[in-house]
Amino acid sequence: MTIHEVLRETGLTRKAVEYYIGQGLISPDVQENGYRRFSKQEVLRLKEIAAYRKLGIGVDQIQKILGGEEKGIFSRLLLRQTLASQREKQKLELLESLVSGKPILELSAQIQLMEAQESIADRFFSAFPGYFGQYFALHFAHFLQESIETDEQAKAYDAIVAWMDRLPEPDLPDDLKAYLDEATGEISPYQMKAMHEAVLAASEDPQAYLKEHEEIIRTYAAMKDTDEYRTSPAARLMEFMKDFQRQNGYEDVFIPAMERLSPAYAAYRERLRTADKVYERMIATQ
Amino acid sequence: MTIHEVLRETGLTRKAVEYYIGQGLISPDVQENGYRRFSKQEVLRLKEIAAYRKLGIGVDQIQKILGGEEKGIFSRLLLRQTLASQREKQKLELLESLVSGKPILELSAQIQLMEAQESIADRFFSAFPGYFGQYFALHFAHFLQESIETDEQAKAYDAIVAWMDRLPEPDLPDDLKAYLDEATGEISPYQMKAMHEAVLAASEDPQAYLKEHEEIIRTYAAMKDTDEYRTSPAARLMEFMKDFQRQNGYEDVFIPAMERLSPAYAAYRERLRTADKVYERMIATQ
DNA sequence: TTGCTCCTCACGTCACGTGAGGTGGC
DNA sequence: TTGCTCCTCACGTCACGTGAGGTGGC
Repeated sequence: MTIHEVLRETGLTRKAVEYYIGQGLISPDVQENGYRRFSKQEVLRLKEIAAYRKLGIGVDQIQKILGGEEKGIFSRLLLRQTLASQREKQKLELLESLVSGKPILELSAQIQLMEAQESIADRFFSAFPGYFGQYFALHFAHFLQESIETDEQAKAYDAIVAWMDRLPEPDLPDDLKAYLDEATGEISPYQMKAMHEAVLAASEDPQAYLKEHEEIIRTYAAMKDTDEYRTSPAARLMEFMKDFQRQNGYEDVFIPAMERLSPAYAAYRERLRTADKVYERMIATQ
Repeated sequence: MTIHEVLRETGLTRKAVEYYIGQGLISPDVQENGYRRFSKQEVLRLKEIAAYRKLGIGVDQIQKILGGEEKGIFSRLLLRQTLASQREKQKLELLESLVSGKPILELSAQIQLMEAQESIADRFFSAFPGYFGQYFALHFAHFLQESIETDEQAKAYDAIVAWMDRLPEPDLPDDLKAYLDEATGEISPYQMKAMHEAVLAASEDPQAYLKEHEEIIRTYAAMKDTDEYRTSPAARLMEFMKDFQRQNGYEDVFIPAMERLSPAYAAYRERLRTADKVYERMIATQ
């Protein structure tokens, strides 16, 4: 097929196609006269590329998708976009204030908070691998809805950013990395949201939550106690992440800073402590 | 003030500040030794620039805002962003389908529709001046929520795009242009939305609508009948736009294509015709 | 002299768009 | 020969980021 036909079939421009060739997404044969000849598969591929691009997916991501490399790529994109879309909504609200005559400098506190949300979510995504990054990003975004007002909050935010900047890349063993990638692909963003909301609900009223889910929780606790679990990749992954967090001051630096930044988060942590006690009591009374 | 202090106060980077200087947003004095000296006003300006940038406003727009040039700039941005945000939501839904395993090529029809919405809204924004562009963009976006399924719809869409591409720039006289800019600044996006929704509601049940607003409508009709109105810029603007539409086949090419593209729009036009008759009857029975 | 601040290029980014200048096909 | 298709550079976009190489201040 000549390029002219390809353009008509795909709706792409010549330059776009040439760009994809340059990036190695397709590599059509070149004839004697220098003309490119496109196969049917390549046209199909171009149609896919065009569709992905229109959804806002970057060319490097598309390359991975077409290569079938990564499993959880759509979930990751979806979660990222969901958070981005939340921030867009906030921007709309701020634009509305501008329309109604508010001076821009009076919106600084809210704008700063938006920035904070974005950079913290981004950092979690890149700092923590697989679904950990996604879960943390989602979880902490939830507590970053209030604005940064006081000086102490501003300092806490700076501390968080500094902490995240210092975070090294976790050096996961290859087998755990493969396991994590696999597992991440299988967790949908809904499940992720559901997990996040379940944790929130549990912290709100631990007694009720534990009672309602007592059976599952007991089964889960028992499962965690088996040798089979302890040698499973799931358990080793958990251990690895706990170590990683401990070594990098997650509990000692990051969490306290979050508590200073967000009263809502501080309250949540307080509730968690109570919940832990309730849980311990429940597990103790077999 | 030296640049170092400026960076600390504004949170900007050196390169960002240099870029704004290059674009002429600020022009700090340059001392003998080549160092730049920033005044307090310039620092304030930089803070404003930083805030606007974080809301996603482009540097050229900021230039206009700081120059106090245009009135309706925030409303226009808000409307544009509102439409963009609607499309982002649709993209999220499509990403969800991908996560649940749907092949990308099965989403083509919906993706095409999104593209159609975007390009049609964009074209209205740039083709029709002031609030006309905004109103049309909003109005037609509403009817572009169904997907492009049939071949006839695809052709209708092509016809619309071709029509808009052929549209010349309306050559508004200077005084009308000034009037329009002024008026556009005074119409908030809420009012625009309210207008749009009022028109929809009126078309749904013209009898009820006309009855409920009979007084206002009669007053308005009477007002339109005065000499004072007929020589007003508002009336001349209306006349100009009607002429412009007539000369460019708005009713003969664009509207029929919209009716073929969107069954919802076709139904709306049908209701409008009924509403017109009801209106004529009401006005006739003084 | 040393370490720090500041300056001005030059080049890169991302996904193409816009030509220019030249060749091949019919 | 003519008009059309196709090719490969080269440069532009937007809002900066990343150095390199050099000077000024204390």
